[in-house]
Amino acid sequence: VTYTAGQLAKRCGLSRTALLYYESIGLMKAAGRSSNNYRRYSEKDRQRLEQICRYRESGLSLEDIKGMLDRPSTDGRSILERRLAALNEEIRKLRDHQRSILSLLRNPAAFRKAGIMSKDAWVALLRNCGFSDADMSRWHAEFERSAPAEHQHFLEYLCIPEGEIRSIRAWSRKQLANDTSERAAG
Amino acid sequence: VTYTAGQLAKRCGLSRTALLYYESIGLMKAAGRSSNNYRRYSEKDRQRLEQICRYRESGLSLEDIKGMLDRPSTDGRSILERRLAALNEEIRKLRDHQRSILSLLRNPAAFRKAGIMSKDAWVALLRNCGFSDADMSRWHAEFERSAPAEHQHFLEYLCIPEGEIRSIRAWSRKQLANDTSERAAG
DNA sequence: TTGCTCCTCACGTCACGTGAGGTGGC
DNA sequence: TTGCTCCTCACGTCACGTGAGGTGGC
Repeated sequence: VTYTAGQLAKRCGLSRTALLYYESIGLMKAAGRSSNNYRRYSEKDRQRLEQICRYRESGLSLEDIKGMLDRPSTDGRSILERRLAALNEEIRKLRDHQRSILSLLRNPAAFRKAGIMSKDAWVALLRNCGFSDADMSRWHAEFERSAPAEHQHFLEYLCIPEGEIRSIRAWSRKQLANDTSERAAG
Repeated sequence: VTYTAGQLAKRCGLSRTALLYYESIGLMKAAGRSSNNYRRYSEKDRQRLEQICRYRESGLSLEDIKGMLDRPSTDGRSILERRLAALNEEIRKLRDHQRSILSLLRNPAAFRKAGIMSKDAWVALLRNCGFSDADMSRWHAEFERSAPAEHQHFLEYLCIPEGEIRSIRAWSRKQLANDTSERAAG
């Protein structure tokens, strides 16, 4: 079985122009041409394109994908991990943008509209479930102890400003120390 | 007081080329030129540029910013709210990319490296704090009742697949119904 | 003279989308 | 003939960054 450019693109869920663009940068190449100069893609070409699409779903650059497919020596794992870290950074920036917009709007109704969890809403939620202040402080301390980076991440998720995050985390670490010394004393 | 292009750019924390680019698209205009053809920016120009920078921190397009500054009739609030919604969509896409990478890596160690909170890590954290299964289910039910959109958001934050999120939320709603009828019966 | 800033084009970026202008098979 | 796909350029996108080539004041 062979495919024309349009057929293959459709099967893999991308546009014909995207496929031609991949050819222009040397990422895809049709197995051959038919007599009327139409590109003819083979089954092997289709498999390569599907692999490309899988990588694209991770938001990898076409340059990186080219490297992973054409040079078996490249360390795919480290490329993926770098991309993962970059994604975290991008998400952090977008959250900063959200925070900035919210401060421009200064409108509590905007929170609901955006589907963003605010600190106050979060605390109210826990309180409604019957969690006491002591429960919450224990929870912060445990979070900080077992997964400090994720604790930071979570506080950012709640759109809490940098300075307040720092003081919350410092306070959490102190709680933990108190807890430990009390246990030792008791 | 007046500024040259370089001086004004530095004061506002952007590059000279960025400032010149703003001029090329009609967003900024120097108050005048000095005898040697250098741009001369006034205090008013500086205020406008600072306003531009404030909007830029929200990730608004220069086109939108131009509209907000030059046409007082434009509804700034709705532009900001649209941007807020778009940011949520972008973040969702980036999270999809992360999920895709994680499935490629299939490596639990990658979670820690990336600073991502996984479902399992989250549950373990709560359990370490002494929260029981009953506490957690009550919490899900309450979350779903009081803020369904934010509940969805939070589950996405934990990088849980779409299908599982749906079933968790459906289950949460059922819990709530049971709770209510039990109270009515008791 | 060396270093600094300033000026004006013009081209590159990334992953395509969108014509323009033309061909080929049903 | 109408509609469809295919072909090959070439230009546009967004917010700049990076030279190239030249000027002006200390």
